Amino acid sequence: MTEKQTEQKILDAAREIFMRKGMHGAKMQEIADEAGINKALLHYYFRSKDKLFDRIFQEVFGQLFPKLQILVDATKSIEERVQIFVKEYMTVMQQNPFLPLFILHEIQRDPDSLHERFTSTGLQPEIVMQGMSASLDMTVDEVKMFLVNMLSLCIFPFAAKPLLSRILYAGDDKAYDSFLEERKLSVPEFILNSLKNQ
Amino acid sequence: MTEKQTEQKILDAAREIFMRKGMHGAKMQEIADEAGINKALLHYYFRSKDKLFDRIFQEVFGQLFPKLQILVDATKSIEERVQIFVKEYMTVMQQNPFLPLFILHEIQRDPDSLHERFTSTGLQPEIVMQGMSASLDMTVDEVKMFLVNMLSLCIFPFAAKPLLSRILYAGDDKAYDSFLEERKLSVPEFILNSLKNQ
DNA sequence: GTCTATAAAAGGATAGAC
DNA sequence: GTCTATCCTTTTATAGAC
Repeated sequence: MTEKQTEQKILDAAREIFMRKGMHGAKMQEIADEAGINKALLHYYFRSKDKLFDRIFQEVFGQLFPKLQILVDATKSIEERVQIFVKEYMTVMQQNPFLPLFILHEIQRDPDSLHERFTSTGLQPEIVMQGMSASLDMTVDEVKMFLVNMLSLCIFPFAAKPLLSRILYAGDDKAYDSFLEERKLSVPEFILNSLKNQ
Repeated sequence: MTEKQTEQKILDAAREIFMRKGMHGAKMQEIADEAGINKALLHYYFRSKDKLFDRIFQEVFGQLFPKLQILVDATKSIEERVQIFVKEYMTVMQQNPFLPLFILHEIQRDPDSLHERFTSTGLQPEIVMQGMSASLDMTVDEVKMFLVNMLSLCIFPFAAKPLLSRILYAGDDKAYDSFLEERKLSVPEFILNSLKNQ
């Protein structure tokens, strides 16, 4: 009867370990330990490491990609949309420090799996791009440059945290966290400013 | 007498495989195959996977970090320095598509090893930061924001290539490569523009 | 220096008892 | 549903012949 409990414990543990170490770096034993159970039970619930990993990746990816919809919401001004998007995106990553690198690394490891991921979110990249073009009043090329700039500025500082906190703050993670918090405001300014002056 | 030849073949193969798959994803067998030798010889030259990996990582990291020096070169204008830095940085990554994610992932896997990496390049992060502050005529805080913005805009589009080429160009890698080429010019504009209008 | 063969260890997966 | 014990494969590492 503790079915849901155990399944949830496994999923929590797997998310933690997979995100930290990636598919290959993570070991079933470690996930079992983290969940407070043994390896056999992992297989009982999820048959194989591959299947367990798939489940986690899908969950994690689905949490981030759909946020692009914020940028299509025509009821808000462009300024507002950018501010909200940046803030929400960065907040998710503050709460899941390993998320960005996990996604990037695993997509590189197995790019072919991406297609199913997209369809499982119910969002088509092409449609989202067109929606942004129309609602931001930009050409499609401008949208692409704009989008990549914004994602770069939001995501990279988290992906590179272990490196940058060392370079910029001599390894003081707390100081680097403040720096990131500050960026929630400065990044939208930076982006919107560049839209005006081009 | 083929000593140097073989060692070099191993290093080339190891760089290739490690960069593509990371420490855990790479297998000694695969590296041996790529080098056209057998596993035993790998161990003869480098004793263990760990030691071989260390050697590669040090090499690769040492190739990128010192480029920050470009930004300290006071004989050039700020505009020039940014243009040169962005172009050189992005060119290195065009030639080594797996480089950015490799470095970010492995630093996260073992952040403690970073200290030796820095010292082995002979560059101290603190000194570089101060040099930039003086020669760019910014406060240290401004330098940090500026530097992270620039690195984000240069590196992330490469790290996320498999994802972004799918979102932006329906998986057409050639089209995405053109997009990246275009950014060698647009990124410096973007950055310099924001410095003026703040 | 380079190879074949093999040891030794780790890790994923299953059988079977409870 | 959960555990212990065990199997099987993969992978790292070494021994020893050439």
